[in-house]
Amino acid sequence: MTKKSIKIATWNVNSVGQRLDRMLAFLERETPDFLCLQELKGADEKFPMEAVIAAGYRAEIFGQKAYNGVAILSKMNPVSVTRNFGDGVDDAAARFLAATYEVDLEGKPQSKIPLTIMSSYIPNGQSIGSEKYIYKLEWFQRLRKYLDTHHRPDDLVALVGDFNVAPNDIDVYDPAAWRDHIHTSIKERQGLRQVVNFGLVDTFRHLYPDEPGYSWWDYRQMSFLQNKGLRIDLIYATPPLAELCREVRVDRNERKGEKPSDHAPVIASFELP
DNA sequence: ATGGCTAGCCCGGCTAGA
Repeated sequence: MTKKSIKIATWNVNSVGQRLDRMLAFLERETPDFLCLQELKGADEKFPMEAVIAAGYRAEIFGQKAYNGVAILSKMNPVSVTRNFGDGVDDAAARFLAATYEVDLEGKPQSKIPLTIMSSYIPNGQSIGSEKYIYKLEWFQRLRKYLDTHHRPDDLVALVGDFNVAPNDIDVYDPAAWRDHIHTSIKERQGLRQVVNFGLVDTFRHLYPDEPGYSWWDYRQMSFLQNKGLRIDLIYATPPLAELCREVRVDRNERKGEKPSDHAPVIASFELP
């Protein structure tokens, strides 16, 4: 299909079943070209595929009973789909889904360009030094290796999702209170940086150097009302894609009202040449 | 400092999230 612009959204829905009405309204309101979901919290058969299809979308899904689970919704058909890293590590957690689509560039009808979308749910890590923390750090290394193995920095790649790391102190509402805390620790930030050093641009931070851009607020303590948030839901793009990015916004309204996820969607818009 | 909300699982009190 020939398009002038592409909209990519990411949203940790904290159970796709609990968030179905919100998600369908979001699709209708925003009509993203790609909506990457994290924390489906259900096996594949629990995914609301019929409702998604009725909304005019198709979904590549990677579910898991009770925990994790990622998906990519789009109106386009992918030419290839990958679940997990395929790196031989014994890890059944459904946290990584990549799909490659072919996009026609405006004015060049013969040239179909592959665009890869990756929906990622980075491990939480629980607490510094825990087994889950080690797993989280290893997961970053595996993600970097996956990128090195399958892609080049001059490919069109969007790596999006819930990274469970606030990259810098500006991404944290109270950096002093969060110092050396899970989500801000030096090793986590180094792990994320190793992934970014593949050749990725943090599209939000690139466009808005000084805005907090929080995307998650704790359900407890009325954190959202006090704007006690973290920016952990990120849209990374390789340089040739990032240079097309015109806007990134956090849909804070999705954190309001009845039964919100604790994460708000993040939406990036790209203008094709 | 701790627990504070929410969701899944399977039916009440765990685990997990961030």
